Amino acid sequence: MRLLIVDDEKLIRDVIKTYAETENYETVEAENGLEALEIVQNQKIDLIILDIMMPKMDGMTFLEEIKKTQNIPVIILSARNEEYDKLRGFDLGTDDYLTKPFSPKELLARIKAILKRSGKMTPDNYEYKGLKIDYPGHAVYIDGKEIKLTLKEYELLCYFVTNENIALSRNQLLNKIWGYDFFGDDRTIDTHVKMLRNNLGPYRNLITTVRGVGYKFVVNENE
Amino acid sequence: MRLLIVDDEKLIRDVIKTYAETENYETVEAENGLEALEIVQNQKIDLIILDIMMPKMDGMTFLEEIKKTQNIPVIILSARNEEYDKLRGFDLGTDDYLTKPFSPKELLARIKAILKRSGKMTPDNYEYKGLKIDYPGHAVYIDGKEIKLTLKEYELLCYFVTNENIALSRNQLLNKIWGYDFFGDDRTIDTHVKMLRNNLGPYRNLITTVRGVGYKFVVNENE
DNA sequence: TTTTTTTGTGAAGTGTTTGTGAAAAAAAGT
DNA sequence: ACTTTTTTTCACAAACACTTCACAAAAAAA
Repeated sequence: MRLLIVDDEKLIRDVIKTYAETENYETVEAENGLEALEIVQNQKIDLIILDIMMPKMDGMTFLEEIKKTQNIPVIILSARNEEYDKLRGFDLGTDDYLTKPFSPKELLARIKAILKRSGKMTPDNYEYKGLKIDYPGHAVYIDGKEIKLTLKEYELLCYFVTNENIALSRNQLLNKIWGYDFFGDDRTIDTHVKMLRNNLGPYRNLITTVRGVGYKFVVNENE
Repeated sequence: MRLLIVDDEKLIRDVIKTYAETENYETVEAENGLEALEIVQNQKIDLIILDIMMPKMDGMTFLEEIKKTQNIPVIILSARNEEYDKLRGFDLGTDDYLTKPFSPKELLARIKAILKRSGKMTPDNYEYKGLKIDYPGHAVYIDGKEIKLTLKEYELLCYFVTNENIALSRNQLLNKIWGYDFFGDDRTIDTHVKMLRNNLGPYRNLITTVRGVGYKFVVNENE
């Protein structure tokens, strides 16, 4: 769960970051709208905490840009005396706002609420037939018995599971799991898929290969 | 274990009651805040499941009343579109909330989690097999014999046992035990884990390493 | 069928992470 | 001030994970 914190004051960013980390959210920071825009376009961000008043590109402009292409929930921070006209056209359904000064606890409550509402709250485990993933424990079980996966295998499985029945290209997998700064070979994935399949034993065929594209985690919706 | 269910809709109370009873929780019901208040004052209640929107005395008012004198954990139920302002002042540490409609399974999971969490906040000792922690006494016993731990080792152990079966990253451990203002080396943890393991003797393998992440305190749930 | 492309896989090489003993630094006790 | 204990850092070995490569197998194209 990655939060993007956009505020020109480092102090505020730090406070938010600190509290967010107690809840195990990853955080990314940006000082202004331009910086934020670049981050949003290149990274997977689940929620944005946005100060309206900022230099370079202000929050509202940034917001308009973002909403054109993506649907990331936003929590808007604004000073108490700010013009509320500016808050016009901001989507109360997915977004929320908070006036400064705010209590960190309240912010956390909002974050939780929004993530839950947008269905992005990671449930703490996944289960399909005898395959079970315990996210907090970083553990995977097959028919009740734990199987040892390496980090990459685990991450791969998690990503597959959260994208059931969707064909994932090697590039996509590389970007999401290895990071956009990985410049290695595509085929590395094949090897990891091989290992993962081996470790999945009876469930190895849940991972199907999509020729010319990549792989797909297939589960039978009915029953 | 007694749960108080506060909701004006009998149907919802019944559903919750039914599910709660499958887990062998006793249940008490109240239709509104006033009724609930009386029950709380006269009976031992371990957890309250509270609908925010109710006639007579609404959930928030009731909550404020309760929190003045008692520290019973609360799970708050609220409709999806309710104003989040109302959630102000609700204690993220002990409480939780859920938006309607919710799955009974999820509610049960929350109940379990909260009871476990709050059950751990009060008791003054921890015990698993022959490993015992006496919190007030800052002492740890193995098979009845005290083992001497340094402060950091003790804190580390405490943090591990309050997070059983959860993989803890080095950063998390650093933040929680050393504090956010520690800018030293990650690997310091490794050394402390090493020493803690040594001191735990026969229980040294309760601390497993989660490669690429950190460490995990593993206990067998069953038995 | 033959050729080409793509994927599966074993194995080797490379790099990273962790365990550990010991030294250095810091804190506490005397 | 000196000793003792605790905490942190460091260095190196060992274990493990990751990547690459080469070739086999399979699928698609010609």
